[in-house]
Amino acid sequence: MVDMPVGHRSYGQACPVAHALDLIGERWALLVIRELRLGPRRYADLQSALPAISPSVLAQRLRDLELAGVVRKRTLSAPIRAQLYDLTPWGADLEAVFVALARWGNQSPHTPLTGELSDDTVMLGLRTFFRAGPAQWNATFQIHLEHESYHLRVRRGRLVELARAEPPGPVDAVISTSRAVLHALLTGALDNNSARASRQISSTGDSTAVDNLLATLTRPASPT
Amino acid sequence: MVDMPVGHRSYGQACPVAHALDLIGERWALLVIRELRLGPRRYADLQSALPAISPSVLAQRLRDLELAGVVRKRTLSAPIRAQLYDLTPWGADLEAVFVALARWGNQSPHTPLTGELSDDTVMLGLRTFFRAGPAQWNATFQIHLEHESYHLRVRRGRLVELARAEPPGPVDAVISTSRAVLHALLTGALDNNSARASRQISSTGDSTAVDNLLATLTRPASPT
DNA sequence: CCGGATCCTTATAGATACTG
DNA sequence: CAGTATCTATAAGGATCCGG
Repeated sequence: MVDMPVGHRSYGQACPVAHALDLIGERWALLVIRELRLGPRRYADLQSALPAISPSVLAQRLRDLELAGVVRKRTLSAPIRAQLYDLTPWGADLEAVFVALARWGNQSPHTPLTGELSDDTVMLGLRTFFRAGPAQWNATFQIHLEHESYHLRVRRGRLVELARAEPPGPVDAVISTSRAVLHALLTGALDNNSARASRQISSTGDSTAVDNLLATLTRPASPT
Repeated sequence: MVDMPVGHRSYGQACPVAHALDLIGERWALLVIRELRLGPRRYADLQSALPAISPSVLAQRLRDLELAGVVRKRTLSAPIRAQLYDLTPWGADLEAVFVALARWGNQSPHTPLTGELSDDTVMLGLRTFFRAGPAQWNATFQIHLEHESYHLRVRRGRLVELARAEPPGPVDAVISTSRAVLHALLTGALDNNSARASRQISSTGDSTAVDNLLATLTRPASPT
């Protein structure tokens, strides 16, 4: 096993769970990684997404996660010269852990959840709770929320991409709505027909594709 | 949302992942829960399974997890009068999180893992990496390792129960082996034919059932 | 500005001893 | 056996500062 950075506590067990927690179990670590699930971010982006983390802890976590091989730091070439953090392929494999944690957290008896709710959180809810559709369904979307825009790609009924980005090419439909409305759809507090009827969701492009997408989101239970 | 215990830090985000980490994200919490995955334990059992945890931290975690609704504390009636900790149904739902974490940890570039390796860890590896067999396969087993005995039940090709226990009734086969041998089988360092040939695994009862079980364990990759 | 480093204070974890 | 009490060592939280 590769040595841990000095000064790092390890659980000292030859158990894959303990090992995983040695790498990503410290306070804030998984939330930093979570911020990178929808695409690369800069240091300042992470700070504003996680206002309660202190700069020293954020810097420490990024260093540790980079050393662990979960996060990668890139410096964009001139004239941009910005530093970006993103997930390594192995870091992106934490997706299954996030899905399991989110589904479990959603079953919590301590609901409803309170606190900050960001555009990213709602979109990640969409990713976590997206249900596969018919195998012949292929579509691309752009979704605009208040502060961010996202690109979705559905292939064979499955959500194969969801990232913070302007679409690389033409999309089948562009959807504009608010964080609150999308959140209400995901939690089941609102159904897609009434949302569209009351013009809380607007779209341009292939409206059948939009209907299909909204249909996979409406749920019986109540995620967040 | 139900109030957190006073003095408890919360991430303060309305995100199911952040909420889950508020409840089970503190140091040692998931490892304490892990020790309960194979059945109830007493305080002293937990201490010896996690020798590096201090008594005050263990007591604190048990209190917090009980308050969170993940762990339950029971006092056995007279004349036993022992106190047992076990998982609530919702706590047991963390199974999916453990499986995801264990699979991720196993793909770590920092392997091979070093440190303590307990009977429980190896048996949990069996649970994590058990591959479903034919739907008509039903069987029960008892497995003896060095220090513990376990009860397994396979129904319709799936592992529906694996707990630290003497079997409640007759089993199809009783298997005796060592932690090291079972671990080697799971990691692929040893194959079941040579293990049985060299008598590192012995069994009584239905030997076809034993063959079927060992066949699901032998793997191409290398878990721990 | 952005990307941190530094300093100081507070909260938690770790170690050891001890008690109902 | 099942913890609590006490003390020390680290890590996190918060404010400020600094170099590119």
